[in-house]
Amino acid sequence: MGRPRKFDETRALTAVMHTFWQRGYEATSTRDLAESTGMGLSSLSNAFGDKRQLYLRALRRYYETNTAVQTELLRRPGPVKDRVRALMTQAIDIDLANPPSSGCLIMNASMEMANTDPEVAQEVRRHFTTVEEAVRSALAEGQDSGEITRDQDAGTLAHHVLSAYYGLRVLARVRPDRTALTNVVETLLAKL
Amino acid sequence: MGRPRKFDETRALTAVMHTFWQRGYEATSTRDLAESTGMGLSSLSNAFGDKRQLYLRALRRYYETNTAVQTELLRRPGPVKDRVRALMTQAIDIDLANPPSSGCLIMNASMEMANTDPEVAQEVRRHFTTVEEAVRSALAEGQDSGEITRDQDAGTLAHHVLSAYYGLRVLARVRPDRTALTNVVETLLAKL
DNA sequence: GCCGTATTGGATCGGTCGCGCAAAAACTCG
DNA sequence: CGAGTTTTTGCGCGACCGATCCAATACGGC
Repeated sequence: MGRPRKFDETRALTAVMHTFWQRGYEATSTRDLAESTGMGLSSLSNAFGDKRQLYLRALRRYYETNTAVQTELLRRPGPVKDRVRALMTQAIDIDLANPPSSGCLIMNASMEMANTDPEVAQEVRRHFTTVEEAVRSALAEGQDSGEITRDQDAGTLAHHVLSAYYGLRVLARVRPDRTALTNVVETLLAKL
Repeated sequence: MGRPRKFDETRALTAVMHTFWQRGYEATSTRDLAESTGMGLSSLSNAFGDKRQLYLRALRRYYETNTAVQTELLRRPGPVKDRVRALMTQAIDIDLANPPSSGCLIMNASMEMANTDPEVAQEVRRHFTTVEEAVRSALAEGQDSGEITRDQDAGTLAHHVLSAYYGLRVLARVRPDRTALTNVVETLLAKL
């Protein structure tokens, strides 16, 4: 009962996500969010709470979409190195898209908010942990099949791959040179 | 001539740098800057210009201090791997300091501002280019002396090291686990 | 000792911020 | 059709934002 909602909750949260993604938390006003969703200010706060709650919901929406894609790439069948390469290449494609994207929302959140907002920090950690576990699992599988070196255990190797992965995305923001970024990926894979 | 300044320009800019470093650009108000420098709002804008100019000055101050330390570590005498390790270890020490620091100001700037402010983007690129060249130069020296593999040329290898370096600093923000971070460093060095 | 000059502290400007209130609107159920 | 419930709409509140203005101040040069 009650007046029916005019908006789709998932679509609204997706719009909110993209706005926060593009501008960051502080630079986004509640009026920006109202405009990008097509909703009124009161409808937004009535449905989702205040600005900070909206941000947390946007992070969770990102988790359900983009983070899920990353882990899915790592679980596909086929050679493990191809999966890691797919993860890296997909990130390069996103970071070098036209018009230029704003990188990884979670990385942005970790820089802007994670050291001042414990709930954001926890949400950020959740993403990183999920990706880390997917990488570790894939590498362990590769070690079993002999594709991946056993010089280090899968956990250590996963940290190594993750640092290259996130470093790659930092570099992509600063110097969008696809050739150089691809070289980084191949250099990493050659040493696994 | 005129009334003498009560503040030291370098000290003021250092205070401004630390405030922006800790809170980011958008979350820092001009009144925050006035408080952290001990100056009045008028004195700040009279001496340095508006908030954005202050931010750019803070980035340049960071370049003269922190970035300079990084390149200096890479130019020291001794084994090249020890220099790279020193660079990485110093970053870990900073990122895991108590009270927890806010990582690398330039990385923060690249996430928050570099895609909307061309001047900030240029300043950010300047830092990255400087560090990259210092790493490349050190690795080339190591290749000459036989310390470093010649599987790839020094430029490609430098990108590889840089991605691990910045990825390390991303991970340090999210999971301040010194053992894991140190393992990443050693895993990288072992493959050079 | 007075004048020109640069800096200082304090007040204040118009604008925007996040958030909330009150009334109209649109549905379900009795 | 009317009562109850939820969302929408429009407006406005107090606070804070970045930036500027202005008078008071403190120096060097004459």
